Amino acid sequence: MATGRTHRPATRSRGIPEATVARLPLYLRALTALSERSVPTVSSEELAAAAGVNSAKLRKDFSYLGSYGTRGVGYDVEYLVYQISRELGLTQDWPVVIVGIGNLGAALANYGGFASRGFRVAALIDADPAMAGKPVAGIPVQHTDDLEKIIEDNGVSIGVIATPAGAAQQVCDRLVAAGVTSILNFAPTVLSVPEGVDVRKVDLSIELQILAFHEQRKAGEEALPDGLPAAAAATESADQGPDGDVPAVMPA
Amino acid sequence: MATGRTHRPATRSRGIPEATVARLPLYLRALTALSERSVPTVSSEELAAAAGVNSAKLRKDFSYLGSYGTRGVGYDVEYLVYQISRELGLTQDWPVVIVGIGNLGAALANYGGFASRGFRVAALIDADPAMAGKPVAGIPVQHTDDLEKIIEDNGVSIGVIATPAGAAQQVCDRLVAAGVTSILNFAPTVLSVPEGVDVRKVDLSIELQILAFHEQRKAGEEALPDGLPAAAAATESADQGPDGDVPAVMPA
DNA sequence: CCGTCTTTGTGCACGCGTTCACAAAGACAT
DNA sequence: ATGTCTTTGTGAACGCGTGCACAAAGACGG
Repeated sequence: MATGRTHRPATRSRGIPEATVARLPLYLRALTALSERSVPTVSSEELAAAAGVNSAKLRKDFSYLGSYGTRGVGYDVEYLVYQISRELGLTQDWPVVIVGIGNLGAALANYGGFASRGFRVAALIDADPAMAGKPVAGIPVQHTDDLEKIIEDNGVSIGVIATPAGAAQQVCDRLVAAGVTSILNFAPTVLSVPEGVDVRKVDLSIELQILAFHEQRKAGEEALPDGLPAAAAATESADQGPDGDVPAVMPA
Repeated sequence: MATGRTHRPATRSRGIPEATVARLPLYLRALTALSERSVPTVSSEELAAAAGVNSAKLRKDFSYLGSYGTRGVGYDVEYLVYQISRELGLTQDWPVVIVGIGNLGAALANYGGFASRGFRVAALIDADPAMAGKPVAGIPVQHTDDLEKIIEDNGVSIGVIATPAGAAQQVCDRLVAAGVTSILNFAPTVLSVPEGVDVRKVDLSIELQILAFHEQRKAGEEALPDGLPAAAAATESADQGPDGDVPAVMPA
C-alpha cells in the first residue's frame, strides 16, 4: 500500500536514525577521497566541512555507530571507511538489475558509481525485443520474459526501474514476486508494494519543480519591497488569476 | 564559521513548509491524471491515496495554500491544478541548461517530464569539442566556452550539472557567476555556492547505498533469532525518501 | 427552512532530527 | 607524573513534521 507509514520499533542497539543512514554515504565518499590522499586521521570539523554538514551532526551520527574516534586526535580514516562500509552493507556484493534500457537505463548501466561500491549490474532488462542481445555498457540486454529467471538465477534483491510510467507498476509487481525486496524507482509513479519491500524514488521533474518554487520566491521577494501581510483573498478563479497574494511578477 | 547559516529571516508571511513544497509536485501529478480523465472533483482521501500520502497530511498541506476545498464535496480538480501550478511557479516558462552531455545528460535532454511542466531545455553544453554541433534530443550541443553567453542570452536561472565529479565545482562557479541561482546537481560532489543560490542534488549511488543498508538489515534480522516477535517487527515499507531538502551551503 | 450527512480545516500532542554547549577522554610536552 | 590542550561523545533544549480527532462548514433531501 502506498500509505505504508510505519513506526520504527527502535531496535535498541541497531537503531540508526534514518536521517543518519542517508548521510553515511556522504561521509563515506569524503573519507574515500581522504583515504586516496593517504590522510591518516581527520577531525569531525574537517570531515564535516568536506561532507557539507554540521560537525555536531556528524559526531552524533558517528556516535550511533559506536565510539570510533580518539579524543584530541580525530578519526582514523581507514578504520572509519571500513566501519561505515560494513554498516551500509557495502562489504558484500549486491547484484542489481536495471529494467527499462532507454536513455536513462543506459546511463545508469554506464554509471561508474555503482561498481565502485559493491553494486554489480547483474542484468539489463527491456521489453523491446529489438533490444535483446544488444550490448549496453558491455552487458547484453535481455528480454522481460526472462525477468523472473534472471532474478532467481542471480540472487538479485535490488531492482532499478527506469521504464516509462505506464509499465512501472507491472514491472515492480513482477520484481517483487520474483524476490526483489528493494526498489529504486525512476518512473514518475507511486508504486504499490507489499510490506517489507523498500522503495526509494528519484523523480527528476519533481526536483526541478522544487527549484522553480524557490526561484519564483526569490524573484518575487526581489521585485517586491517586502512582503506585506497580503490578505489572502484567494477568491479569484482560474483563468488569468490576478494573483491572490503573491504577485507572480515574472521577469521574462 | 562552520555553522551553515543559510536561514535568512525570510519565510515570514508566505511560509510554506519545505516538506509541503516537496509534496506539491506529487499532488500535481495525481491531479493532472485526474484532470485528463475529466474527473471534476476529488476528496482528500482519494487524492491522498493516489499520491501515496496520508489524507490528513494532504489537507494540512493544502491549508497552507489557502482554503481551496468545499466541505462535504472535496476539491475542484482543475482549480487545484491551477493553484498548485501557480504556487510552484509552473505557469511561467523556465529555460534550463544542461551541462555535461554524457549518458546521463543525454537522458535528461530526452526526458519528457521537463517540457510538460514549463521547463524548456534552452541549451545543452559540453566541454568536448567533438560534441559541438551534434544534435541531442533535437538540440545542438554547444561548447563550454560559450556558457556565459548562453546563460545571459536565454535568461537562464536554472542549471543542471551532469558532468563528471571533477568538473562539477568549476562548472557550478561559472553558472553562478553568469547568473544562475538554482542548480540541480547529478555529480557526486558537494558543491560550494554563495548565499542565495539553491542546490539540490541527486546521487544515484547514494540511493542504492541506502537501500543496501535496509536490505542488509532485513537479511540480518531474518537470519538472527528474532528477539522480538513483535508483530510489526516491521521494517519500513514504502518508504519514499523525503530526501534532504536544502543543500548544504558551506562557507568557503 | 431545517435536519442530516459528508468532508474540510485545524488545534493539539507526540516523536524525530538538529543544534548547542560542555564534561570526559586522551595525546603530548615538560 | 602531571598539567595543558585538543577533540570527541552526549545530555538537553528546541523546532519541525506528522497524525489524530473533532468542530465547523456546506451540500443535499425533505
